Amino acid sequence: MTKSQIAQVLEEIGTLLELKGENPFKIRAYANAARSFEAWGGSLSDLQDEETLAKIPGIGKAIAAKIKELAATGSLKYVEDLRAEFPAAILELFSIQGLGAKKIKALHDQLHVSSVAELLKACESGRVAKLPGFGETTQEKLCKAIADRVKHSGSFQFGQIASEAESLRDALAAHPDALQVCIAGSYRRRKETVRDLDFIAATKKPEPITQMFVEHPLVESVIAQGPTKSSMRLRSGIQCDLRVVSAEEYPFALNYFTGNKEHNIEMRNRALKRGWTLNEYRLAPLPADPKTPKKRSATKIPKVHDEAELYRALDLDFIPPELRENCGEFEAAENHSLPHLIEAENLRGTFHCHTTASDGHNSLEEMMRAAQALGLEYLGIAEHSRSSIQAHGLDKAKLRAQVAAIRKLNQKLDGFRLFAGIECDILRDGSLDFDDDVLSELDFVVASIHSVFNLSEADMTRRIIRAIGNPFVTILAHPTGRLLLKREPYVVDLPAVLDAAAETGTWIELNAAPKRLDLNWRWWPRAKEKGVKCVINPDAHRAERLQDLWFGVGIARKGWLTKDDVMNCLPLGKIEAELKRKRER
DNA sequence: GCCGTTTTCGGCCCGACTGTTTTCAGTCG
Repeated sequence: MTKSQIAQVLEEIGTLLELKGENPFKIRAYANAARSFEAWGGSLSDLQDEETLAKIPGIGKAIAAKIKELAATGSLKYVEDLRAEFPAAILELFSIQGLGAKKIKALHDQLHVSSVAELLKACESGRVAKLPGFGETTQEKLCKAIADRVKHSGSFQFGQIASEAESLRDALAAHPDALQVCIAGSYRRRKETVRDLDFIAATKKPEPITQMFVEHPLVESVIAQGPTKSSMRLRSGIQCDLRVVSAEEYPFALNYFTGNKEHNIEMRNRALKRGWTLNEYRLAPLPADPKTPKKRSATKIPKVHDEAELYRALDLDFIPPELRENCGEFEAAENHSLPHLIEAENLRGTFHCHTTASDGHNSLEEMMRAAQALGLEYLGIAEHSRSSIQAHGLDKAKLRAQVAAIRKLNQKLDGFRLFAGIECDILRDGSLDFDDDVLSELDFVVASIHSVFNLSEADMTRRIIRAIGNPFVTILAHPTGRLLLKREPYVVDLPAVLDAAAETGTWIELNAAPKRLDLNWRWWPRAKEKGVKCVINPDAHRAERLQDLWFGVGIARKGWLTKDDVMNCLPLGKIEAELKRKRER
């Protein structure tokens, strides 16, 4: 069982306990454990050790034992018993907006509703409206929610919604009453997928700015609208919330709606330890509580005008939004050891781009000009190799023709350089699609897997390690093959691959295409620790997609990387030397 | 069920909005 599957089971236990009407704190404990376990960086071999498991925050003896049982046997008696108490389809009711455990339980107990289909029937016959706590409006809303369920249940790739999000932000910022505007939430944290957009606006006049927003042409429908908070559904299907606050409240709201839940809890706890209470509006003294008088503190509350001052008030360095996942950022901010994260301007070039020679849409010259327009100093072309027939992979002769074209172009260039490479398929057994004598004619080689995804973990790991053992391989591309929201990563022992990359000096790609963002940000701190270098590549198949590099930088920042960790932050002279050095190892 | 520099019991983040109530419960983030 994979980590995320185990986390899913823990999540499900929480949901089932909720349906049973169990102690809410017990329910929360399972939800916390699920999230915490999924974020945990340990390896699968640790799963048999309950002591190690119990050291994960939010996981104690009881849940550690359950994880161990799941990992060892692939099943868990506790959850089987819970499932047996309810019809299987009842869980799908949680995907209906407006339905939570309490209402689902009422529907189940009183109307015997245990699936979305049955709920629809019950609504249509008018029985739902007659239940206590329900009414005509609720019944109508449920009908609509069922109809919208398919369209609205999803997450969105960051790159899918980025331009829509930015144009809404621009519209808000342009409003004459807007003092400050930001998109907070997982968008600001640069998560690879987002479920909604959280806009925060500071203003003295909430009403006109809210009104303008709910009437924006990108908005399909208004879910809720109040004086400080409104929720909309955009035409693309994503939900977005607008919070309107005063200028004084803005840094607190921005912070509250940016951090993930665990980050925010830690912020609040740090405030509590200082005798303050922190919410989305302010830092305030703890209210008098006769039971715990000692909690009161005489410490004066510092003035906070921006987020940096809020962190300083809690004795922390400013934590960049991308790191606010409660993955060690508090410790580092306390010790002044937060990394100086990479910025988009640090990139000096990139590798792994395609042209019309294989499956790209622009010519070599067009790709080159686009790279120059972005201010880059070099661009590496890496077409598909002959085995990728679906992508018009190049044979030896076509590859040599392209290399010659690149060499010729380079003679005319000043201050910019094209590098000739290949995106060479890693075959089933870990051998490469071209012989060494062909690879040796190139400036660099990107090795990647495009077929046979269903090997066992051991075979897949052996396959990749063998491939990057070839000294001509410069870069391992999209190391897990995932397609966000579409295809799961193939199973591979990543720690072993990272060890091999460190050993051979192979760079690991951070593929910046929004559908991939692979290697996953959660692995980069581990890679860095092992001394593995990153290279951010757009895998661009059109000139304008070179700008996907921006998404890659966001993910690199989430992975705690600095410009020193990323090879394509090196200037032209140095990257040439590094490319040579790699193949001479 | 988890957690602990106030610690092994008694807490556990909390505010906004909606729809149902007639002062609040449920849901959501």
